[in-house]
Amino acid sequence: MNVIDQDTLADRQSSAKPPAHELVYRQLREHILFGELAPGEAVTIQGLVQSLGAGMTPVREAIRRLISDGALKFQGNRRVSVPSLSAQELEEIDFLRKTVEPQLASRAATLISDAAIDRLSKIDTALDASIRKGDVRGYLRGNYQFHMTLYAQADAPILHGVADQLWLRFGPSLRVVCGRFGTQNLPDRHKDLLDALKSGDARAAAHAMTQDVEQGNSQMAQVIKDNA
Amino acid sequence: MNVIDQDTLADRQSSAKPPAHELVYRQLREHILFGELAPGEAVTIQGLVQSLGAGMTPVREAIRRLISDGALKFQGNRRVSVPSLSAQELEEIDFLRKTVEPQLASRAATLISDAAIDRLSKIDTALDASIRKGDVRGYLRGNYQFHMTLYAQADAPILHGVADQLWLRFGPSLRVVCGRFGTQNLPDRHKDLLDALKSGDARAAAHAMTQDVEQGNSQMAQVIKDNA
DNA sequence: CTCGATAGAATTTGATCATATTCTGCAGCC
DNA sequence: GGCTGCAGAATATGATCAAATTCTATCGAG
Repeated sequence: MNVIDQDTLADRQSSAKPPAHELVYRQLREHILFGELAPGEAVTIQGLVQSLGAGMTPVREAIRRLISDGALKFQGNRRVSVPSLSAQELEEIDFLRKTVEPQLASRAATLISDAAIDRLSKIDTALDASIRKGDVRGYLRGNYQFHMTLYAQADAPILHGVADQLWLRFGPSLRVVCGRFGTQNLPDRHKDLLDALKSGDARAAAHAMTQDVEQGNSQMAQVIKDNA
Repeated sequence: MNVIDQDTLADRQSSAKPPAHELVYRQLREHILFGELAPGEAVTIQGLVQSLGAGMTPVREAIRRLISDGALKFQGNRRVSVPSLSAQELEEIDFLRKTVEPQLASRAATLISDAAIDRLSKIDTALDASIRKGDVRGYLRGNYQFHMTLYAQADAPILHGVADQLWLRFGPSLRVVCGRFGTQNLPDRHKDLLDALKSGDARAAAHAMTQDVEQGNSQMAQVIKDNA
C-alpha cells in the first residue's frame, strides 16, 4: 500500500533521488487520482514506457503495485485497465470509509498541532478558490490533500494506508462526478471539521467526517445509477 | 490487492498456466502467512531468485505487490524485510479486524449455501486435528483457509481483500504466538460460528467472529509486550 | 603492545535496460 | 464459419550499472 511517504524533512541538499519505479508509481497514481485516466480506460505497459519516458521494468513494477492497491484492475488476459466502480463496490467502500475516516479524524483531533491546523486551513482556502473557479483538477488535488494531511496527524499509519487505498479506488469515479456536476454543489464539511479540530473535539470531528463521506458517496452513487 | 483468485473451476484441461510472477507471489505469500519467514527477517531479491529458481523480474514484481499489501516492508535504503508488529500497529489492526471480519461473517451468514457450510465444517475438522497433533503449520493454514473460505461467501470482494491484507500483516507475528504457546490453548470460536451460519443468524455470526478476533489479537498483544 | 576507529577496497544487492520468447487478438483465407 | 498466420504486446532472462554494506588494513591513542 505504498504509503504517503512524508518526506518533509528528508532529502537534505536535494541529494536524495528516488528510484525510477517510485517516480513512475507516483505519476501513475496522480493520473488515476486526479483524472487523466478515465474508468474503463486501458493501461498498457508500452504506452506508459513511451508517455513517461521510462524503462519497461519500472513501469511493470508500478503497475503491479497499483493493481495491489486496487487502483488498477488486471483483466485476466494480461490486460490492465482503470476499474469503474459498480454500485456494489461503492457500497463496500462506503462502509469502510465511514468506519475508517471518522476514526482517523477523531484520532487526529486529539493529536493535531496548531501548525498542522494552520496547514489544513490554507489547503482548504485554496480548495475553496478552486471550487469557485470551477477548477476540477485543483479541487480534486486539494480535497485529497486536505484529507490525507489530516489523516497523517492521526498517528495511525495502517488506517491511513487503508483510507489512502480507498481513495485510490474511487478516484476515477469521483472525477466523473465532477465532470457531471461541476464543482459548484460539492460538499464542504471542512469548515465544521476545522472547527472541531481547533477545539479538540474528537466526536465532532468524526461526525463532520461522516457527513463529508456520506455526501461524496451519495453523489457517486447517483452517477453510477445513471450510467447503468 | 491481489486477491484470492478463486480458480476452482478455472484451468480447464490443466492447460492454464499462471505467469511466473504470479507463482512467485503466491509462494512468497504462503511463506509469509505460514511461517518460514520470521518477523524482522530480511528478504533479498537475489536470495529469492536462487531459492525459488525464478528470474529477477518476476521476483521484483512479487515483492512490490507484497509491499503494497503491507506484507513486506521497504526499509528506505532499498532493503526489504518482514515487518514485526508494534503494539500500536496491532491496535490498529485490531480495530480494523473487528470492523471488517464480523461484517463479512454477518454478510456470509445470510448468503452462504449448505455446500459451503459443509466445506467449512470439513476445514474445521481438519483444523482440530492439527491442533491436537500440535501441527502449527497445519493450524495456521487451516485457520486461514477457514476464514477466507467464509469471507468468500460474503459477496464483498473489497472487504474480503482488506481482511486478507490484514491477515498478511499479522501472519508472521501469529506464527510467533504459536511458537510460544503451542497449539493447545488456541481459540476456537469456529463451532459457534458454524452454528450461527447453519441457522442463518447474521448477528450471532458477527458476534462469534468478534470473539475469535478478540482472542487471537489479545494473544498477539501478549507476545508483543513480552518481546518489548 | 593492544584496542578501537576510520578510510578505502571488495562484495553483495538492487535498479535498469536490451533482448529473446510466449501469448493474445485480429485479419484474411479456405 | 472455422482455421491459420501475422502483428503487437506482455512476459521473462541475463547482462550491466550503481549503490550500499561489509570487510580489512592502517593509524593513532591509551
